[in-house]
Amino acid sequence: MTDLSASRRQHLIDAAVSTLAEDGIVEFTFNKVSQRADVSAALIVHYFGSKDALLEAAFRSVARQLNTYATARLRLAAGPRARIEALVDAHLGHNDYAEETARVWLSFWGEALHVPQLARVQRAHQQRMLSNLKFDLRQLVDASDVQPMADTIAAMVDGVWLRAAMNGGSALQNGLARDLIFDFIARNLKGAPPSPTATSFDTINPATGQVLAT
Amino acid sequence: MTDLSASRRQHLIDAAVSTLAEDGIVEFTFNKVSQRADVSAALIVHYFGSKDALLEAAFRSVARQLNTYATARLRLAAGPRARIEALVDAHLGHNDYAEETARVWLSFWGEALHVPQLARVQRAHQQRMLSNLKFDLRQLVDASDVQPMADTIAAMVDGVWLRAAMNGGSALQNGLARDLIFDFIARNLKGAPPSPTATSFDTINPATGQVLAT
DNA sequence: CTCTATATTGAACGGATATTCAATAGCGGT
DNA sequence: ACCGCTATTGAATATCCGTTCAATATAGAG
Repeated sequence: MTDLSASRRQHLIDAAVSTLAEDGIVEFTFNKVSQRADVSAALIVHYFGSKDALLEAAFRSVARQLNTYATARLRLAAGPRARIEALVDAHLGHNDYAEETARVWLSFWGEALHVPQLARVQRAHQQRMLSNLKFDLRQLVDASDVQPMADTIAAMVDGVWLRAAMNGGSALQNGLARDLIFDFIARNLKGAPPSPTATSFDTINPATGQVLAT
Repeated sequence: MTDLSASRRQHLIDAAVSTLAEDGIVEFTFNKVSQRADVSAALIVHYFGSKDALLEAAFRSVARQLNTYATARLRLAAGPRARIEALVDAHLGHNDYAEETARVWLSFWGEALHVPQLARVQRAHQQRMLSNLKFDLRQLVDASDVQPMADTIAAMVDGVWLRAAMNGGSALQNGLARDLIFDFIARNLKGAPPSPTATSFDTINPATGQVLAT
């Protein structure tokens, strides 16, 4: 695999990602990708062997790109709180390709349920995110809270991202969800009193709607 | 459209939904659906006219089913807080078909980005959910908070749901995300002091990790 | 029974798809 | 100039897809 072939491969992968974002997984076809890359369909087979292999390579490329971005932001952050903030911000996509990435990711999510090769990539990416979150959470919250909090934060990030894809990126602009995540962490810091639960939510004064002070 | 034809249509729709959940949108084909329904492929065309129409009918069926379930739970709830709780619980899928529904919904999400007919159904469903949330939120929080809070709650519900589909339903069992949503509402009740934001989160004492008292 | 409408099917068609293959072109090394 | 290797392609192939259509079965209306 020469230097030239590596850059050629990346060129084809980029065309595959664009096709996925624009046309979706159902119309993800050799003709579409090869037209966009200005090559013949046979060339893609020559480089990747099969359509599934191309799809997996495209998936890996997007995941790696996302991870590179997050890692770069992690390096700039000092302390566990700043690192979690960096992780969340990186995944909420304050970059130019956020919307395309979200659309592609949605395609992958749907198909990873049925293609084991894609499922493995998705699981690895999710584990890396969870592992990063847990590393810093361990320094902030009680040990028993680390795992469920990491799961919850990751779920919230995905939810915001999903809606951004569906609604054209507008959801990313209001930072309420971002603030919510950081609130969530702040209220569960080590040694902090338990936050009001759904049960106590039910018992507040219905007339004034006032929360009971802790 | 006789009674018999209506039940026949529903039978075909059910087969379509099962196929979607098991094989995914890429392998969603007349052959697969007709085999599962024990009819010929031509019959599906006779009833629905085209593959896209069948897909749309399946989408509508799942959305209607979900809405029926949520509505039933809404009727049992007294007061705005209980109604929001019922809405969230209904969508977090405490029914037997939750996992299949989540998988099907994920297929729809991916394809709705590229098929306008599906996008309309998805948007209508989302609007109904937001409208329900906002109706009750108006009685609980300040007017300016209603819209963003409804958006955020809906995003959180979708995120939990998405992860349930990816991880095989296990995420639905821990109720942390559910509690988080209700905490979130409780802390933003009318007249309550503003909750600590991400900014104030940055200014807390780094040594102790203690949140500043408001 | 007869007529008509509906339900249902198998076969056929045209087009698209992923993949294979033989062939050409170019280029670096010797 | 020759060789070997890679890049690249157009055409061929077999398969599968959505859809059409003519034909048959069925059942209810008159």
